[in-house]
Amino acid sequence: MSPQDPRNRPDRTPAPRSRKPTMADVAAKVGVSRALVSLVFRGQPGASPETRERVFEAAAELGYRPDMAARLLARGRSKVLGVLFTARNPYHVDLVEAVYPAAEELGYDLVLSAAVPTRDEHKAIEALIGHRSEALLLCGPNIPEEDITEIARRIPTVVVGRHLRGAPVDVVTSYDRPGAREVVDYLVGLGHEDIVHVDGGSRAGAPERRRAYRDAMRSHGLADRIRVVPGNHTEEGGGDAARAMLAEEGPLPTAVFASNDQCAIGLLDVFTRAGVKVPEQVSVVGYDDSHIAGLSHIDLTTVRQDVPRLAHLAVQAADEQLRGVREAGAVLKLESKLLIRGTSGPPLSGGTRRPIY
Amino acid sequence: MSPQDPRNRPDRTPAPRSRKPTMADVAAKVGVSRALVSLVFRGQPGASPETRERVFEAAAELGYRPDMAARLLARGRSKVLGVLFTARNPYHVDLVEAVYPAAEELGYDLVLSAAVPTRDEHKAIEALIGHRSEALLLCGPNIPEEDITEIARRIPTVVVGRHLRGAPVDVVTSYDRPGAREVVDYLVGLGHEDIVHVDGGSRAGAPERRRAYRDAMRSHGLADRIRVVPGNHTEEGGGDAARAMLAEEGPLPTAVFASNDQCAIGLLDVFTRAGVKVPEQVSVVGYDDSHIAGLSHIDLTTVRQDVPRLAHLAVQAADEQLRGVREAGAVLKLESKLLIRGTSGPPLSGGTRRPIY
DNA sequence: GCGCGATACTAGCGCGCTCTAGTGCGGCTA
DNA sequence: TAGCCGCACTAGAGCGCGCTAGTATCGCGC
Repeated sequence: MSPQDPRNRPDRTPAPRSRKPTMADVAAKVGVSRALVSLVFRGQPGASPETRERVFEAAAELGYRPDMAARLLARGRSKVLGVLFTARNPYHVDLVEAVYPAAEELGYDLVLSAAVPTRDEHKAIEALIGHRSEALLLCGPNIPEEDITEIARRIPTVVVGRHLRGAPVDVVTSYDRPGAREVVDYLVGLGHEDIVHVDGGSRAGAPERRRAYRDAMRSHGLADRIRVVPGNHTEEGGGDAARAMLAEEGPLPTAVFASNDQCAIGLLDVFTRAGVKVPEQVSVVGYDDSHIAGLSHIDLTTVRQDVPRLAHLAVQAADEQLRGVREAGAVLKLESKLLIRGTSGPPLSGGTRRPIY
Repeated sequence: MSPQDPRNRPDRTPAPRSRKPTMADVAAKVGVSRALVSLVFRGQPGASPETRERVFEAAAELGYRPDMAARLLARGRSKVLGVLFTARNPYHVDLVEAVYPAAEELGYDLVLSAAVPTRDEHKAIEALIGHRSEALLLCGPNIPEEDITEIARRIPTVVVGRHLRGAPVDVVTSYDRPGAREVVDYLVGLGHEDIVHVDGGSRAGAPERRRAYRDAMRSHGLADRIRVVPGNHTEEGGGDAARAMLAEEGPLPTAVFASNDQCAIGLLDVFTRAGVKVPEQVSVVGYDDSHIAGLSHIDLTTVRQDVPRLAHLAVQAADEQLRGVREAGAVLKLESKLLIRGTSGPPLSGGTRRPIY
């Protein structure tokens, strides 16, 4: 936090509003010690059933809630996991949804911090650490690997959906190779040969998907058709890539495999606005199966990742690091599978020509 | 928090990982008192420039970060706003994005808590309070008004996007009447008369939109055409409503005005899957202009709310309550406006018949 | 020489909670 | 009666920090 942070203005004393009740208030009301109230609220043995009852009653009457900040401070463990995600990314939102139950199961509380355009990942991560997260779950972080290494040296870290070799973190992700392979197999099986990959630059998971696409193309004897158009993991990135393809000489590819769903949706957007028929003229395939991909107006063929299991493994990995049962560095990979929907189909026989528009 | 909460398991001592450095460590390293380090980190006067420099240096070397929990505890004010949102609702996500910069401007930190299917709003709110939020920003909360009243008596609360008369909260929302009115005016202007409203039940904002729809229809002399189909603010709700309409005897309405975008998207989904052409056979209009509404594959006609201003006003309202400059109870309303996109158009002359499918 | 006000710093309490190391007491056995 | 055990409960330290009320040192004017 910088010194000129407005949070540091020494303005104190908000509206009185009858100070929040504390454990001491409850204890006084019941006529016992604070420690006993603490016991009761933690569900630990050592209090008689009657006392327990009276404590809960008094607490309810006063509207008492345990104060997390104090609890975190006092307790060695905070049992809080910090989750970084990108608000705009629907796949991240799916992940967050799935992390809640997984965390609850292992007794962790969650603090969320969103990376948004006006607030980069570094800031978001600092906020998480500041709020006493014991461990970090980073959903597809885009900051450089060195930075992640730096962070992971301070706090146990689990990265979801991005491959990292060097950093001392656990990695939970899907196998990109079989996923991308399946996409290419499927498209080739439909008769496509001009299969372009719109990549995600250096975004989380993008390099692996790009590599997997290349490998798959090669293994189909389509090495000379390999073509990667730069993009990124946003609608804009996909849109730009689509515009770039439309602006080129020569026919459009018959199929485009995007690095994630948002990118694919950007492609769809620009293609359909330009009058290109999907899937008749161009098949579009995404990656992630975020919840909007399944909406019929989008109806995107994509690669589904097992989000609930991903979330579960991530929380578990964090727990294991925290319990010290092993060093960081585990790499957990899950199967993913192609989900065929409406944006893909066989190529037009006779090849496609870019429409005049 | 319930006593059997697994968080209460008394497992302590996570992996050692060289205890997080504290202010005392920094102070020791520099050879000054803790208090001085505190001063420096809060950017307060009272330390010489050289000392300041040395403190920051030592802190950087040690990887020291101020501990929020302790800071919150020690400081009278936490300057933390708790934000409740529904992870699945893209409009809420837009709001959260917009709240970050607004909060930062006034020096507030944000703690997010998502309501997800496995974790209801009560739980999410308790978590926010537990994490020492000074005030709550509730995005379209669905819990009963009494519960909100109860909460608002404990902690300053601002409700975004839902009208509440009785609760001691500030309300920030858009005028629903002119928005809905504009929708109906527009549809009537295109020649529609059979305009159905798929409502959001008792969801945030839904009753007002329903009422506004009714009023607008009446003022167009279409009182006898008023028809409200029950729905809710999810894709499923919209889908169910669409299925219900398709299953009925008689022609489909020529236009459907949904209570929010997600509901509208559910409608689109089911209609298009059933072969109903949008907008040729049915025009569909949503509400919110969440970011996915603008995607060309959805391209939904909808009512845009001024999200950045909404967010700004909400944070400001919370700040005012906290500073005690006024009692809770303010109602702030913003203009909203119709955004015409591709899912709406004139009705087919000669009326529509439901397709056989 | 003295008081005086800055400036640069420190001591130490308290925030609300958890947890260790107790105390007191009733009932049991020997 | 003494000795012991276990249950119900308490005292008090300490988590990392903010903040009030200081102290020490300097330069300055008179």
